[in-house]
Amino acid sequence: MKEARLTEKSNGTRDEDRQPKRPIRADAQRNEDAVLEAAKAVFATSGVDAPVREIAAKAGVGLGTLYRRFPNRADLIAAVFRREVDACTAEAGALAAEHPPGEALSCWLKRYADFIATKKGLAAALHSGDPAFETLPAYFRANFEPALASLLDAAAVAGDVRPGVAPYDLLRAIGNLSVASGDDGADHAGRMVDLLLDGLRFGATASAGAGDQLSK
Amino acid sequence: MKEARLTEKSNGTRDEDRQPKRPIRADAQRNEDAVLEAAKAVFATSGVDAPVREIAAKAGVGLGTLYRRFPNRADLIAAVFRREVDACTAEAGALAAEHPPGEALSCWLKRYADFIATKKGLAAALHSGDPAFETLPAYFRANFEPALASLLDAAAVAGDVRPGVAPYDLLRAIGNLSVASGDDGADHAGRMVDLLLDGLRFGATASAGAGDQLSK
DNA sequence: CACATAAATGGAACTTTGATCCGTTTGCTG
DNA sequence: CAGCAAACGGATCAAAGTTCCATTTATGTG
Repeated sequence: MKEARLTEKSNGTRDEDRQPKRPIRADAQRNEDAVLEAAKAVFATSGVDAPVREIAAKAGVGLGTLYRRFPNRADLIAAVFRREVDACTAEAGALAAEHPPGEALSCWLKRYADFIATKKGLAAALHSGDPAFETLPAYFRANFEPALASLLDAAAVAGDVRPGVAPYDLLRAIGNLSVASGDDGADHAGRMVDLLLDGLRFGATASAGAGDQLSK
Repeated sequence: MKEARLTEKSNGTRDEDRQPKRPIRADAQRNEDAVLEAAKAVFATSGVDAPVREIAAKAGVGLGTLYRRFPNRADLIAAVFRREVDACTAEAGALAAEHPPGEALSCWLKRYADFIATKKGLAAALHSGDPAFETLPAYFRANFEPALASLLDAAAVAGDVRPGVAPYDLLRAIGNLSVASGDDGADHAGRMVDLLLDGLRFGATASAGAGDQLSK
């Protein structure tokens, strides 16, 4: 009995893509969604150290249900993180479809800055060495880099921003800006990101190159 | 009875400078030292989340004794931090007395980099909003800046390093270098700090100025 | 030196919270 | 509809933070 749970645990929290025998029960899926939703809300309110009981209660499920799917807190945090990454990258496509390239880019970068800003407590957990977090940086990059690349290319082609900016540099730069100096962080980060966006627009019609100063 | 403890608690952890009636008992001082020493060791081994019981046991005191002086974990962490800041700054004077200025400076900067490197877990706690940590940044700067300034001035006067380098800029630069990229951090940080030191030596006999590039 | 007293002590006990276990319920399939 | 494995929930255990207080002890005094 124990072995069954252990082997099942080894796949992290990506249960959506395997139906070898039973295709995953509907109520189980429903509860998993409820838990993730509740966890997101509770983490935002009380931080990632909030009691698991609180999350289970808010989701309307029992403790056992929660622990069945997320054997420990780190798994739950990681799952919420992935879900938020997904939500944020999904918006890139939506924005691209509804706005002109330059506007879509700047909207999404602000959305991304917000995403980072809510990850204060999580950033600490990320470096805790917990194995559940090991794959998160790769997941982060694998999702955000293409999303931004597509927006960036479109905006560059449209002449809204300079070409030659490496998506990952921009992601890191905004990430650092949005995290640094936790005191007046909110305003400060906002101003710095605006500045960065203006910088992107600056060389739009003029010469290319010099985009690597963002990586410093 | 309760009130007495509460009012006493309000002064944080600076008990050394008040003897209104009884001058602080010797055994109490001894125990406080033992606790701080044990806490430093345990924090280094098991991180700042190590059980309080473990620290009390290592210090050879009861839980009550520990909690009497440090009402919660944050107070204890802050006290250990201050003590380590004191130890590090104290070494600046010692090094200055025993080595030529340039050597004293580079030795101490490496010592400082080590200090920072052991503060990985603490850095996260620093931004937790706990009131016990509020005064730490000021304490940090108030102690390190003069210590470094004195070493830096002496080295500049001796012609070992360029003049015009702001102590705080250097502290921040090394701090950032020693914290960034938690993967291969140890080696990477070491190399970067060496680089920075070479940079300091570069303009020693040549022209001054340009020292502000460190603040970027 | 013996005494009085307030400070200091230690650890039992209480609380909170993470994690496990298992009897019961429920959705799925044939 | 019947059988079964999956899913459920919450009682329960365990670990860790925090409080409390009866007892001990250092310190100043007569």
